[in-house]
Amino acid sequence: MSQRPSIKDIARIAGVSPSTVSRALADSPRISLTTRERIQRIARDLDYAPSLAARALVTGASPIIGVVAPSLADPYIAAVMKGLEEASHQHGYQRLVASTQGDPEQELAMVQMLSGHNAAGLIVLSSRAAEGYSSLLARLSMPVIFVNSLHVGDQVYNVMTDNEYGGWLATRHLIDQGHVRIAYLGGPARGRSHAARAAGYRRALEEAGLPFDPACLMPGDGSIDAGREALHGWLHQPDDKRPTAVFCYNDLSALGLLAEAFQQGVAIPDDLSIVGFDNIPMSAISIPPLTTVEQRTEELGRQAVASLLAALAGKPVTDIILRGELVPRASVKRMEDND
Amino acid sequence: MSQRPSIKDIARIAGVSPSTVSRALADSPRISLTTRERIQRIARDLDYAPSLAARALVTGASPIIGVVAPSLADPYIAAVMKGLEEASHQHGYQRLVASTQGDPEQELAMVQMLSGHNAAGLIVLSSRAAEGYSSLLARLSMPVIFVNSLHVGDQVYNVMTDNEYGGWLATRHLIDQGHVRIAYLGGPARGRSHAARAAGYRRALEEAGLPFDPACLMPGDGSIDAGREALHGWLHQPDDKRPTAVFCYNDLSALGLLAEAFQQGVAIPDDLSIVGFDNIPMSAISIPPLTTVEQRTEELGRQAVASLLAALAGKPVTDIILRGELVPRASVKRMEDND
DNA sequence: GCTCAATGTGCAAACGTTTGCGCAACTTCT
DNA sequence: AGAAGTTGCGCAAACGTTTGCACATTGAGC
Repeated sequence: MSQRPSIKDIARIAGVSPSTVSRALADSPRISLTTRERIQRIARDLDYAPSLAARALVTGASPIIGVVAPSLADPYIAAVMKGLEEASHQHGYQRLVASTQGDPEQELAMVQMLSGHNAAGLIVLSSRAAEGYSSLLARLSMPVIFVNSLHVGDQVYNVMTDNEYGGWLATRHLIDQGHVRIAYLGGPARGRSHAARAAGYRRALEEAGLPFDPACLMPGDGSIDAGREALHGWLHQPDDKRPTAVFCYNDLSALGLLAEAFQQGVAIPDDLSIVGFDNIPMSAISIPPLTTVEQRTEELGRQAVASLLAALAGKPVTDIILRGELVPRASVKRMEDND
Repeated sequence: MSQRPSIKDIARIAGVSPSTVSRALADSPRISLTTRERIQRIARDLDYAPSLAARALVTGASPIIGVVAPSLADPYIAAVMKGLEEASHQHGYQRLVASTQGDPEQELAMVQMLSGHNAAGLIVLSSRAAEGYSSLLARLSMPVIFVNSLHVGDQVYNVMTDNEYGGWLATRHLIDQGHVRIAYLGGPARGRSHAARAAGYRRALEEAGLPFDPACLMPGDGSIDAGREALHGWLHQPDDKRPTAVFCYNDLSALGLLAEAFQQGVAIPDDLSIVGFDNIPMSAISIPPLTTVEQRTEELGRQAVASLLAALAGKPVTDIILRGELVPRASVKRMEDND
């Protein structure tokens, strides 16, 4: 009994053919109730678990959603995963999760391998690989949902946060509070989200008739450390040029900036106002609590699954763009001395 | 061309038999170099990706490590995942990750389904299901590694943090700093880690000849909110009974406690000293930075893979217990007024 | 020229399922 | 009693691989 029991073992014990067992376990009405129950009973007794590999082979599909993410250690990804998890589990799908360490080549390889598992469909988070994708995707005979990237093609759909709007919202909020010199602390250089948030930032400035100064663009990568370094960059600017507020690519770097400010004796928000992006749990309990733009991350995950399921069912699927709200907290100061 | 190319398609094009193709792609020396290269070229041109389902079926095993975790949204799990990811990828294994929402029944179901995929082995994080497991495990013909749980059986191994030691370390540190009335803010009620940390806490008290007062045991579940609530519990205690320090089950709840303390005007560490557990990235940037017991989470993940691989290779495997160090930061005050 | 070994390739079985079709046995109707 | 339908089940093929074995070709050694 070291081997896992197969459908044949059950058949032998029950004195029927393997096909009957298969049908009985699938609750086919073509098998009499008595035989069905007898077979199911035996299966339970044997702790029978079907070979999903064999099933996938013959049916040509398996109830697996392939998920490709740059990393699993990122709280933002984790939140999306949570939504993915719930929604997919609810519909009887499992997830095969592969992480790519942000390497575009690995991303392609993982997509290949997931297709080798006869996955029903793919969900790709924050794709980094743009080149060579479309030709690969075209050959994939399964729907692919990109979350917070933007790809086009047959059977390719997108679910994303409206990052441009979010960037606009954050900046607009700072402007409303009377700030005129506003910096943007950036994210991963090649990331689309970063570019979009920066674009929203610039649009808000423009609409308010505020000048855009490249010196107000601080480099970053979305990490805590990037936030810490950004503070030093800020400190090194001449007093009269120093922004009174900074919009950060994400909460993580905003929190880093916050922490370093405290250590360096910079008062938040009195000396510097901060707005983050994502609304991760931690941002609610920082000191002071962080004003941020909510990103409906779990919803992103749920929607990705919904879109995938719709595509699988042959229903029309449209790209989905989610907008988050501004979450005002205490890291932004109202400037009274404004004209 | 809508169908994925199979080994037969390649065979037809190359004018050889499927078996030759199979061997050629596996770089078998039994196929001449010229044919081998020709076939591999065709395979590349066709974007051929082998059916892993078929391969799994015939070889009876697939390069998949099944991973079962209560959730993917938890930073602690995320960190373990990171170690898992690195190590498994390095050895050519993929991961099939299933999350159970902490539900023991789902945990059993997921283990069943992973075994249905012919996974090479299983890694189970923070198992919640104890009952009925052993009989299931016994039938599983694959090694299982439990991370931070404790199970025994054939082909069953453990990798864990020395939680008892960690709890002792944290409490001992507080005692060394002159605290005599020390509380413990607990974790998930049925969790083994919680029990072990609590045990370490009591041992440290005992060794120091300090009395143990059940009133110093605060209920919790490891969440941020549990930390917030704990502060109110602390505030409601009579002045002379109020602990001067609290050791928290994890950083998350410690940070919640910290945040609430700030809001309620309780000075940390002057009014209350705090020690956490885990050393998550955030604890380095809280205000004040959190003293905590490091948990070598990534190492936990790496070791789990290492143990699994060893078991698969038939090498002897012993349980692994990892000890973390105390990370002293600013959330603990030295009591000068001690006797 | 014959045997023998080495080299390169193909045949066919097997893995555990699912499923279209066929075939008995029994029931019901005429 | 025969035809027709219904019910319950088995046969066998198929899915895409891997792999033990056999086979054909070639070259070398005697």
